[in-house]
Amino acid sequence: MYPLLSNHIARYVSVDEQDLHTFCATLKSVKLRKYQYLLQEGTICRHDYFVIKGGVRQYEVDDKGREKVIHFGFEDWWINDRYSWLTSSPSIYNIQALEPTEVLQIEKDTLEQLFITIPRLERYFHIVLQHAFANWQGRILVLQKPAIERYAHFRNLYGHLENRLSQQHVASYLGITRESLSRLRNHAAQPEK
Amino acid sequence: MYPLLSNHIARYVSVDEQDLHTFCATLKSVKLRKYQYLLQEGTICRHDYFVIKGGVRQYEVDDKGREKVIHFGFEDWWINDRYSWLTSSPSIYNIQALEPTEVLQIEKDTLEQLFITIPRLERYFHIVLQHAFANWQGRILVLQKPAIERYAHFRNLYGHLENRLSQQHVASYLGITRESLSRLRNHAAQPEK
DNA sequence: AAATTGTTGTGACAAATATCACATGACTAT
DNA sequence: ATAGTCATGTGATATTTGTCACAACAATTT
Repeated sequence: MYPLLSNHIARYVSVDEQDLHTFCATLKSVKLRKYQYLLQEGTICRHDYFVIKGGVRQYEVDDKGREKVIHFGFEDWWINDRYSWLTSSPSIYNIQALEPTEVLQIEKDTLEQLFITIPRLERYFHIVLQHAFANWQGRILVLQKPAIERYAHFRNLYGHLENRLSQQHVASYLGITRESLSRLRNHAAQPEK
Repeated sequence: MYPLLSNHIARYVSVDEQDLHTFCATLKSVKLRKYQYLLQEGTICRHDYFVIKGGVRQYEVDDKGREKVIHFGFEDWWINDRYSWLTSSPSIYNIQALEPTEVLQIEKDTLEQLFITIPRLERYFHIVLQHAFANWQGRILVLQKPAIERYAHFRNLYGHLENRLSQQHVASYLGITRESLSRLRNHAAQPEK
């Protein structure tokens, strides 16, 4: 049942067949067409989502109507708005499918109930969050460097996803405009000087 | 024993006297003079640190010798390099005391042993990490905005710490130079136009 | 195929921020 | 008190990145 997720769990902890089954039984599969939303701003984020197939982007729309992409989610990634989830306050983010996408969702309260009876499950989520945290810690550092280095870093980590993303979205993720990214890509090729 | 930490724990979970005692017995208090290090680059980060008194900054020194502050730690904060901790690889960060500082440190292996016998303890660390994660998620967004908004956001969250920090460190945390921060502070006062 | 829509490239110019140089002021340690 | 160090303010200028306008191209729909 849900081999992608089961493997992901097995990568970090060992859980009984039994407990794994209990956990999987609480998951709900959700399918999205391109451009549909997993989360819309103003909504409280009550679920954590595991992407099985496809991809999503998480972004804020600022006061000037510009979209700021802060994160992507592809196969094997958990994604949600942790602040809204923690505080039950309306999210400022949208999480939108970039392509036909399937995710497994679990509700916060359900998950926390499970943690009590299956501590190994909390171990798993804790480890996953630690990895995510380490990633974000790295991103803070990268965002303090010039755009060209940010792009190089992005390609190192996510180069394999580049053909599934539009340049606009990559640019926004890097914190620059699409025009700047376009120039960066073309000038980096022939530094002509 | 360690009232600041005990209160912090009680804020999120309820733990037996007994278990709390077991946990506290594994902690070691470390005192630092100003400028001493909790972690130096090249070292593996094997501990998590809880600041009891004083403050520290976490920063990287880039190839041009410039310091990039990515995080602070003051009373009531856990701090470490999560990437180095997770992967047992040498850290690229330094964590340095900004003033006379006292922290409680716990070793990774010890902590993970305790998680097995005291699942509530893992609950606590998991929750603390979720809050930290939510914070960092927010920081990514802020780092995509103009410097003046980043500074405003910083003052909202950490205004009460501003007199304990040098402007250089604040500037670096915001991802700008000390000169730019200085101008920002002075121009924001009288927008003269 | 034509029309529509969305994405990307590029030029001219503007704005934000960095760099460098130096002055001032604050703090520390003799 | 006197150096000596360190943090901060400020001007002149350079660099990076954004903004706006428009063209080229691709994908999608009719």
